[in-house]
Order: sequence, then structure tokens, then C-alpha cells
Amino acid sequence: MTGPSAKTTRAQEVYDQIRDRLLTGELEPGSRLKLNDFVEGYGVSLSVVREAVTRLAGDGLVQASPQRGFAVMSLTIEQLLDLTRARVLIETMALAESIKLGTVAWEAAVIASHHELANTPMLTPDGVINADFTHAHRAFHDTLLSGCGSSRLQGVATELRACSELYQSWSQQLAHDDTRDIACEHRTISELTVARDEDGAVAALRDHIERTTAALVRYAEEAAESATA
Amino acid sequence: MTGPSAKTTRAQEVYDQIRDRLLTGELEPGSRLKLNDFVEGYGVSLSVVREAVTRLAGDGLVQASPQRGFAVMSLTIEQLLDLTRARVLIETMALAESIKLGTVAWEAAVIASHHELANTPMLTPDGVINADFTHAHRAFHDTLLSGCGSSRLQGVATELRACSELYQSWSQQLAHDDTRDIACEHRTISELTVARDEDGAVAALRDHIERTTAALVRYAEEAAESATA
DNA sequence: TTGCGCCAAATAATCGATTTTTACTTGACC
DNA sequence: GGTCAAGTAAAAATCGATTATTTGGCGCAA
Repeated sequence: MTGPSAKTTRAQEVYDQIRDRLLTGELEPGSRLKLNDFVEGYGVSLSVVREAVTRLAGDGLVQASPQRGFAVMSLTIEQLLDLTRARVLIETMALAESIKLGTVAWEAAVIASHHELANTPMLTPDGVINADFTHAHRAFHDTLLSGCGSSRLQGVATELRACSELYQSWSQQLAHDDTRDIACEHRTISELTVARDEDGAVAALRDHIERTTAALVRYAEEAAESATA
Repeated sequence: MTGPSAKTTRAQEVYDQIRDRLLTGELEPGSRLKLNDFVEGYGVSLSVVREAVTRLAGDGLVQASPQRGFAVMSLTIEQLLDLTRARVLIETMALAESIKLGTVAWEAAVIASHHELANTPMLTPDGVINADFTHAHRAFHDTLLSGCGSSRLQGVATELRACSELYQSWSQQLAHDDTRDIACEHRTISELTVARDEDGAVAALRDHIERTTAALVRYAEEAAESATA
């Protein structure tokens, strides 16, 4: 019992920490995971790291190649578009269900989580993405779907969204994208949702998801060009 | 290189075999998994078994309880209804997408897989569920959704369906359910799908899924009654 | 010079044993 | 008679080391 947390297993802690590093973009998509570095860094045995990484592979955040190790999951543009399409279909469906079935408590939660999101700056003074914003953003989108009455459906949506977040750090450059007003997008989604405007809210959410991907694809293509140039 | 297969890792083999035993119902929902038995039975080390079981937990087929081991995932009736609802929503959506987007090759695949299913007896002469039928059934449902153009969406649907299959063996008793004509249900789904009747096919698939769950719930409640009696 | 195959270092996979935690049993105390 | 607690047995988690596989480099031959 050396650390602050004593109730979880080591594998769980390592899983959580690596997951965090994946989702913050500290570990870049495509880069190989050196298990030995984790062994030293976390002061645990290889078995523990293996279990953590295996679980992350199950989540779709890490790619496992038999006999060849693990790497941060890297998507081709085609796969990214596929993921986006699946997310749009599933998230909009879950949102529609929420709007149909959601209770007043759910409405309140949506308003609350949007308020928190709206009042959390996206960037820190240093110009990097604010971790609090990431959490608030995640919570907002989760809350939107939490009225659908199916934890399974919600879980699937959350899992897919996490995969998209792998590229979040790449959107950092796009945070200055002046063709978008992300705060406004969130506000629109929140308001239409609470107003129980199913079609409107669904359309707004779809736009929101697709715009992020579009920006990402644009960024990836620029990067590819400058690489070949 | 002692076994017949030499190209996969041991953990993968053990994963496949345990998964098979889970889906055939040989390992009953709720029963604890004795890792040591697997160690002896498969002649591998504990690490290998652990990795396999951890992956199965990620698939939702096994429940992992920290410090308390693993058990075959067991669902309450409430959870089973939730799972069914999520399956209906996602599978019908994928089917609708397939009907909208599917190519002629997909149509052909649907017809082919239905033909194979229709000509595979559900029970062996002994009265047990035929493994070939299980495979054909799985293939048929997968093929139905394979025209949707999103491997992600298809993957999610397949994963959820696998969870339902944990209770397949319990349906064995229900195979004689004379209120249903399962072959007819499959034929209807296949025909409406190929006819591109979106609403009809979706409704037929929904019925098919919900009937299986309803039978399962009936069975579970009977079992609960006879247990308390 | 180029291509093929062999050797060595690095990395992944697996193993057997140790440590830690939980579950059960037994016995004493209330 | 019932409850709680200490002790014991079982099982899970973790570790350190061994074995197998891949990767990259080197030499040899065409």
C-alpha cells in the first residue's frame, strides 16, 4: 500500500493511466507501445502491463499484432470515416430515444452538464487543450444519451466515442478553426434537446460529429502532403 | 509446434476454445471460471489463461471481479431486456442501412446464407442443438447486416449478439416451442430483405429477436418459480 | 553489384513460483 | 444458542526468469 489508491488492482491502475495517456494524445496513434518502458515507468511486472494493454486492445484503443507487439490504434481515413458514420448512426439514435423517453431529471442533467461545459475554457493560458474541458465535453455527450434508457446502447456509444478521442490532440491545431463556433454548436444541441425537438437536435448532433471528423481529415491530408513534399 | 495449429499464439487458441465453450453453453452463465482447471485442461500457463479470460471479459462474455476472479457473464432479466432493446435498435438500423445501400452481391450472400440455414437441421438426431445450425444461424444474421457498409456498426451488432448467445443453450428446451416457426421467421426476413422492403424486413427482424428473448424470460421465470417451490 | 540465406540482438510470449487477498472453518465468548 | 473473531485453506494477482519469434545486419555466392 504505497500509493494513494489502495482498493484497485495494479493492472487496473496501469490500465487507467495508459488509457489516459492514450486519450490525451501523449501516446500518438500508430506509435509502438514499448511494454518495457511501462514496466520501468510504473514499477510493475510485465504481466500487469500486458493485461492492461490487452484490455485496451479490446477497447479498440490499441492494436495488437500477434508476435509483433502493440501499437496505439491508428486509423486510415477510410476507417475514420467508417467510425464517424457508425457514431452518427448510433449516437443520433440514442439521442432520439433520450428525447422520446428522457425524464425531467435527464433534462436537468443535460442543462447542468452543458452549463459546466460552457463555462470551462477549451484552452489553458498556455494554449494547450484544457483537461477539464475534455472531461466536461465527454460528460456532456454522455449525458445527452443518458436518457435513452439502455445502458448497453449508451456503453456502445461511449466506446466508439473514445476511439475518436485518440485523435483529439490532432484537433488541437484545429481548435483555432475560425470556421467553427464549437461553443455555439454545443449550445444548439443542448437547447434543441431540452426543447424535445428530435429532428433538430439529431441534425445538430450529426453536424457536430461530422464537422470534427471533416476537420481531422483535412488536417491528415495536409500532413500527408507536407510529408511527401 | 506440437498441436495441429502452429500459426497462432497460445493465448489466442485458449481464447477461441473458451469462447466456444461459453457460446455453446457448456459453461453456464453465472458459474465461476476456475482458471486452474483451464491451466490443466489446456496444458498452458496461468498467464495465458488470464489473458484469454481478460479478453473475454472485454467482449462482455465474462464478468471480471477484481480480487475475486471471473465468472460466466450472467444477466438479470432487466439486463437481458436492455440487451435485447439495444440489439433491436442497432440490428434493425444496420439492416435498414443494408437494404438502402446493399449491392447485388450482398443480396446474393443473403440468399445463399439463408439457403444454407434453411437446409441445416436445428437439432441433431440426439435432440441436441446442432453446432452447424448455430454457425449457419450466426452467418445468416451477420450477412443480413453486412451490406450496411460500416464494419464498425456490424462489429458492434455482432458483439451484442454474441452476448445473447450465452443463453442459447437455455433456448434448447425452447426449441420445441410450438408457438413459433423459426424457419419461417428466417424465410420471411430473408425474402423481405431481398425484396428491399425496409419496413417489413425491419419489423420481421425485430419480432425474431424479441420472440427469442421473450421465450428466454418465460423460461427463466419458470426456473425461478420451481426453485422457490 | 545484387540477391539470398544465415546469424545475432531485440522483443514478444510463456512459464513456474511467490505474494497478497479472499473465503471458509473452527472455536471461544457473549 | 447465536455471533464474532482468529486461523487456515484456497484462489487471485504479481513477479522474475526462460523460451520462442521476429527483425535487421552481415557474409557469401551468382
